[in-house]
Amino acid sequence: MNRFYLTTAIDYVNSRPHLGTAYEKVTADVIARYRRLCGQSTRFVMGNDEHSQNVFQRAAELGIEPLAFCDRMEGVFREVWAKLDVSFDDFIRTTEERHRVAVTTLVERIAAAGDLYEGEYEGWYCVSCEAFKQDRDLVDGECPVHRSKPDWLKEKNHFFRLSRYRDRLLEHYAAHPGFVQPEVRRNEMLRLLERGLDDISVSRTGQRWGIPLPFDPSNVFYVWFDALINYMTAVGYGADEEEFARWWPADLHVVGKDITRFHAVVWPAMLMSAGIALPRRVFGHGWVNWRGERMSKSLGTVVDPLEAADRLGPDPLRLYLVKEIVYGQDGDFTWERFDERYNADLANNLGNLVNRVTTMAHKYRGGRVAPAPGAAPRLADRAAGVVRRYRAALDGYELHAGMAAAFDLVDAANEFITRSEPWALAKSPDRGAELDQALFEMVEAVRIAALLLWPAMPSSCAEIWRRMGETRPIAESRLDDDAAWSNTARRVVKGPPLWPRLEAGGTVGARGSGAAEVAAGRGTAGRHRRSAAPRPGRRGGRGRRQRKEQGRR
RNA sequence: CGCGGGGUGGAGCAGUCCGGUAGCUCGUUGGGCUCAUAACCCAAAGGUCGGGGGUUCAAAUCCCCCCCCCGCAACCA
Repeated sequence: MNRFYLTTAIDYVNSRPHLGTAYEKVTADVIARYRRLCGQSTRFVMGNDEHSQNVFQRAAELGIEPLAFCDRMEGVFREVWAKLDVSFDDFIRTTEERHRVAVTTLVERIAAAGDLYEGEYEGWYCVSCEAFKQDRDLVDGECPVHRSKPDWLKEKNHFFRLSRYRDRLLEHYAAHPGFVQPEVRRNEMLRLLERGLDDISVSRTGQRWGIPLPFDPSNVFYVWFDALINYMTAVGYGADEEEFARWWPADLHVVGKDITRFHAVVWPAMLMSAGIALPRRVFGHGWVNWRGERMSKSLGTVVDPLEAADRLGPDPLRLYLVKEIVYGQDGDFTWERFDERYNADLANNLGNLVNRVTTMAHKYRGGRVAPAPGAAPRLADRAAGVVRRYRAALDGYELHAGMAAAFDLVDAANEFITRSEPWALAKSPDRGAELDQALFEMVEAVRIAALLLWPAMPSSCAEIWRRMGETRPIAESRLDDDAAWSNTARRVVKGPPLWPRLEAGGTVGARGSGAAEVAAGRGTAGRHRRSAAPRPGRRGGRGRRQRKEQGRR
């Protein structure tokens, strides 16, 4: 089965994407790009979830049609994903006709299986959660999530017999240990299943913003029920059976840890009911925190991914998200740490390495590098070991470990240069062959490292690839062939430093104030907060130190 | 007993599932090198792996108890 279909969660459009949203897309993009490097025909789908009451209300506040609002937000999301180089193949919107077709088709099968029934539902309904609340869930009569009084609703609802699938789900979990990853999420789901499942309401009465039930057009589908189906819509369900057969089941759903249950319990039950194959894996990633705490709009600690990308470039941001956060666990983001990683990994290590290698190749050999006849490469084994560890890590969704492995090759190349001392070889006319071999090996190591890091840093690695004398597009490479040690002579290309080092005190080019500061600048919540980041135009070394001190407490 | 995550050299983190020399980055100290973005390389100092008990030839890792921090829990992936 040489194809790979992966998705991310589709996003509510009532607010702009923040760093956490971007995290999910970037990590999924790394997986997608890796799969392509492995030679798998890959389909990577993401999109927007538009049938939310919040969206409807937001549009009403702005005095525009909901669809017009969604159109606008599509542009906002697409701009961010383009900036971050997220290479999705399809972008789905749940208001599209193709989605209505898919939802309708699937629901008819679920109904035919006898898993939908009509019932009265009466209870507290929180509009913001889009969910009914049990009494035990309320705190002082309020929704604990939104601190607002839910409405008492009594409505005719259509229910899905989720309870019927508990045992089959448990069997599926037992038979497919890797169905939910990481382990901690799987355990949560198992506990949930062991407690037992209630049937769930899948429709809403008296709303017009949504997909109407085919057999009861006065109702629309509950936004969650409709949203999950997008994964099938995107590969032609209900419209193009050939396409659907080609891509379904999905190999991977990348979702946030909070919505794992929808994907690992509700969604597979829906598919079981309809007699459709289940996705092979659900990965519930963690949160990107700000200084150890959850990003919060009112505290002004929501980081704007565009601002983060503008600061040092999209690739450094992508690398940070993938390498510094253990995939599956929560991680942390701060500007200080972002800068630190930039200097350590990119300016000092990889960037400097590219620079010294290309400079030496030109200084000593006019840019042409070729292995010495009969020489045994000293870095080849190390490179092969790195590639092996890299692949094992990425195959197991240990993205952070894969990137760390790639950087081991960068380290190896830097060590190799010190040991082989090309500058000394260049002074001895009789050691030309040794110099040839040393230069070639460092170029080759950098070339392979660039390939391995390409999923995380696509545009930078394409440039390194080019500088190492490759003329083929890096995106068309295959790990099997191109990550292997080669003995091909090349012409190395010089260029300006890829990542200029940040000097202490934090005055890099376009360094702006943090998103946090911008957001906190207005409103009462900003009163006792920061002023932490250096203001644009303010000089020198105070900024970072200041931030550091005020940041704690 | 609401559920869950975490406590590892000065700082930030891996490692814990599948026990066996505690690894990485930053910082500090000393040395080397000069191809390079004052970068790079080598070495050193610094750890009772939150505390206590248990299992074991052997525990950061497995079992039990306790302490502390955080999230779920306005908004927020």
